[in-house]
Amino acid sequence: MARSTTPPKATAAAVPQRLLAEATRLFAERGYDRTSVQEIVEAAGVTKGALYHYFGSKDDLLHEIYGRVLRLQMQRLEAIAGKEATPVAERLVEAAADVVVTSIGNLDDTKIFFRSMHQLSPEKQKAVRADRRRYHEKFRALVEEGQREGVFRQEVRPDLVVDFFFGAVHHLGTWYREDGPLSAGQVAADFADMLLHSVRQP
Amino acid sequence: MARSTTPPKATAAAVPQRLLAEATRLFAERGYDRTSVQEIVEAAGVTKGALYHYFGSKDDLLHEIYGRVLRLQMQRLEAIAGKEATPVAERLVEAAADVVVTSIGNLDDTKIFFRSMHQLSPEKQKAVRADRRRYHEKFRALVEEGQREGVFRQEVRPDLVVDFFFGAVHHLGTWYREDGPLSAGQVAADFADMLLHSVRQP
Amino acid sequence: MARSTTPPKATAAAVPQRLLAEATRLFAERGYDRTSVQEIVEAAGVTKGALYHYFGSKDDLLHEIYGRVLRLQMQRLEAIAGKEATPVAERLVEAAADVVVTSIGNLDDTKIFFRSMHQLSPEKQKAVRADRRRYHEKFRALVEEGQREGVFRQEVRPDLVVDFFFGAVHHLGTWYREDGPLSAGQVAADFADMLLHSVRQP
Amino acid sequence: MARSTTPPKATAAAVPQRLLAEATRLFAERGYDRTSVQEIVEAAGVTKGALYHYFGSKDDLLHEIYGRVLRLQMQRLEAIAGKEATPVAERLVEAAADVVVTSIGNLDDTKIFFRSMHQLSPEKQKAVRADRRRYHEKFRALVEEGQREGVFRQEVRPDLVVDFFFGAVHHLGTWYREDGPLSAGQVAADFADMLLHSVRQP
DNA sequence: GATGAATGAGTTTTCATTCAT
DNA sequence: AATGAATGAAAACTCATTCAT
Repeated sequence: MARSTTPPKATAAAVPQRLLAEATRLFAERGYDRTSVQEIVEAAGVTKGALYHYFGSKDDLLHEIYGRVLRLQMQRLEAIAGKEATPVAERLVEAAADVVVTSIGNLDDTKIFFRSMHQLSPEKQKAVRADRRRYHEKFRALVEEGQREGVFRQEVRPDLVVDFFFGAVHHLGTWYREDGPLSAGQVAADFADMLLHSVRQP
Repeated sequence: MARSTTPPKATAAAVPQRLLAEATRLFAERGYDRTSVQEIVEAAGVTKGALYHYFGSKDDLLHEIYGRVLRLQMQRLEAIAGKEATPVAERLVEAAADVVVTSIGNLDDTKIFFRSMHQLSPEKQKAVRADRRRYHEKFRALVEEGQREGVFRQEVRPDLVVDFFFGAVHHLGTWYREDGPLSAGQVAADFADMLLHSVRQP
Repeated sequence: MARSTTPPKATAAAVPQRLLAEATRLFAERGYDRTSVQEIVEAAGVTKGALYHYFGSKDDLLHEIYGRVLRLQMQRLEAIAGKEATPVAERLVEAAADVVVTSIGNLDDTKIFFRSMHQLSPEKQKAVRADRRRYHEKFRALVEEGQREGVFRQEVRPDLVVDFFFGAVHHLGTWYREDGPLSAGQVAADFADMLLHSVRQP
Repeated sequence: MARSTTPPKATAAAVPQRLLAEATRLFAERGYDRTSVQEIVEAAGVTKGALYHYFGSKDDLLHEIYGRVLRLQMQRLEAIAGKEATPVAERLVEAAADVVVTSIGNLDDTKIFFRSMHQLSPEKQKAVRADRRRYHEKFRALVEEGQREGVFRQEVRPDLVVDFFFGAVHHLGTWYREDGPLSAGQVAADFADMLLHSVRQP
C-alpha cells in the first residue's frame, strides 16, 4: 500500500491522459468533425460527464493536442539552434532531421496538425498560429544566420525556405507508413539533405 | 423564337457549374464537414432538390472538384514532361514552377485538396489516390531521367523528392495570400529553384 | 408491316401495362411506400413524365392494381356461385379452391392486397372496401344457402366463416413459395377441404 | 427527501414505455412507414434525442413491439400446450381461442404484426421469423399429436392447418372492431370451433 | 468526481409532383 | 406522347452540451 500514486482504477493512465490519447488516435484516424464526443469517451472507458469535467469542450481537447505538439517541437528546436559552437549548416540539418523524426514519431499529431487547424475556434486558432509563427521564426533565423555567414545562398527567401520545408514535414502524415520500407531516420536524412542542398552555396 | 440559349434566370452560369463553384468556395473557406448542403444551395440560388438532381451526394460534389484539379494538373504535366528536346533539368524546373502557379491560381482547390481527401468516401478516395499516384509517378520519372543522365545526384530517392516537393506545393493553401507581398511567379521561381538545387549535381 | 398492333418500341407491352406490371412487382417486393416512382419508371424503361401522363398519381397505380384483382376474383366467383345445378357444398369447395389457385397464381397481387390497403387514399380505400364487401357477401351467400338447405351447421356465423377463410387466403402471400414443396392445387384442395369440414354437418 | 420514485414530470409512465406505447398506437393507426419519428416523440411528449437515447432506430422500436408480442404469445401457448392431463383436442381449442382473445386484446400489435414485418431490417426480420416459426411449430405439434392419437384426420397437412388458422388470426386486425357486435370471446369460440371441425375425425 | 438522461438545432438525403418544352 | 429539370416539404438520424443527482 506504499505505492500511493497508482491509479485506483485498473486502467493504466489517469482519465485526462486517456481521453487525450484516445482523442488523438481518433482525430488522426477519422478527422476531428467525424469523431464524436461519444466515441472518445467510449474509447477512453469513461462517460461524457467525465470528459466535460476535465475539458471545457471538444475544441479544448484539440487545443490541448496542439499545445502538446507545439511545446515539444519548440523545446527541441531551441535546444538544437542554441548550440552556438556548432556550425549553422550542421544545426540546420540537425533541426530539420529532428523535426522529421519527431513528426514521424508522433504521426497522429502530425496528421491532426495540418488537417484540423481550421476546426479550432477562431481564438484558439489564433493562439496556435502565433505559437507556430514563433517556431517558424526560430527556424528561419537559422537560415538567415547561414546567409549572413555566407554559407547559404543569398538568393533564397528565408521565409519561403521555411514554408517549403515545413510543407514537406506536415505532409509526412499523408504518405508515411510505419510499416513501409523507409525508417524515420532515412526520411529525416534525405529531407535534411535536400533542404541543405537547396540553400547552401554550391 | 429568337431567344438565345442564355438561361432564363438572372444568374449567368448553368446550375451544376454554379453549384460546383459555390461548393469549391465554401469547402475552401470552412472545410467540407463544416459546409452544409443548405449553404451550398443557398449560395448557388437553387434548392436542395436541384443539387441532388445533378449530384448524387455531397461527396460527389467533392469528388467532382478533385477530378477537375487532377485532370488539369495531369494534362499540364504531360505537356511539359513531353518536351523531349528540352533538357530534363529545365523540364523539371518548368513543371515545378507550373504546378506552383496553377496551385496558387486555384488556391481554393489546393486548400480543399490537402484538407478534405479523407472526407471522401473510401471508394472515391481510392480513385483519387490512384490518379494522384499516376501524377506523382510522371513527376518522379523526370527525377529518374535526370539521375540516369547524370545531371541529378544519385543519392536522393526519387520518390522522396516528389513527396518533399509536393508537400510544399500542397501547403501553399495554408500560407499563401493573394494580397500578400509575393506573386505566384516569385513563389514558383523560388520553389522550383530550391527543388533544382536539392537534386542536381553540385 | 401488316401487323399494325405491334408497339412501335422494341419493348413488348404498351407503356401503361409495363408500368403496371413493374409497379406490381416492386410493390410486392418492397412495399408501396418503399417503392419510389423513380424505381418504377426505371424498371419500365420510361420517364416520370410518361407515368404521370397515364396515371394521375402513384396512388392511382395502386388503385389500378386493386381493381384488376377485384374484377378478376368477382368474375370467377360469380361464375362458380351461379352454377345452380351444382350442390352448394360443391360450389363452396370449388369457389374456395379457385380463389386459392388464383391468389397463388397472382401472388404479387395477393401480397400487395393485404399489405397496402391502408396506403391508398381514403376515398380509394373506401371504394376498394366496398368492392371487397360485395365479394365477401357473395361468398357468404353460399354459406347461408348451405345452412338453409341444412347441409351446413347452423351454429357457425356465416360472416365469421368468410373472415376466417379469407384470412387464410390473404396470408398465402406471407408463406407460400413458388419453388416450395406444395403446388397451388394441393394447397387449394386442403384449404377447401378444411373450410368444408369446418362448416358442414358432421 | 420523502419524494417517492414518481417521475418529476406530470406524465405517468417512464419515457421508453411511453414511446413504445405511442409508437404502437401510431404504427397500428397509420402504418410504420407513414408514422414519422417526429409524430412519435410528439405523442410521447419528449424530443427526438430522448427517443434515440433509448432506441437505436425507428426500426428498433418496431422490433421491440414484435418482441413483446412474440414473448407473450409463446408463453401462453406453452402454458396451454403443456397441460398433459388434458385431451389434445381440448388443448388445441383452448390454444386457438386464447390466441384469438389475446390478439383482439392487443389489436394494435396484431395489426402491426401482419402489416409491418417486411419493414423491419433484414436481420431483425430474420430474428422475428425464427421466433414465429418456433411458435408455429409448437402449435403444429398439437395437430400432429392429435393425428397420432387418431382424434384428428390423417389427410390434413399439419403445417397447412397452422397456416390456415393463423391467416385467420392475423387478419383479425383487418376487420374486428372493439365497438362491433361481436365480443372477443364469441369470435374466439367460433374460430376455435371451426378449427376443431376442420381437423377432427367426423 | 462522475453519471447519463435529455435537449434542440442541426445534418444529409428522398420523393411525389409539376411544368415548360 | 413524352421529357427531365426543378421544387419544397419532410424524412431519419446525430451530436455537443447541460444539469440534477
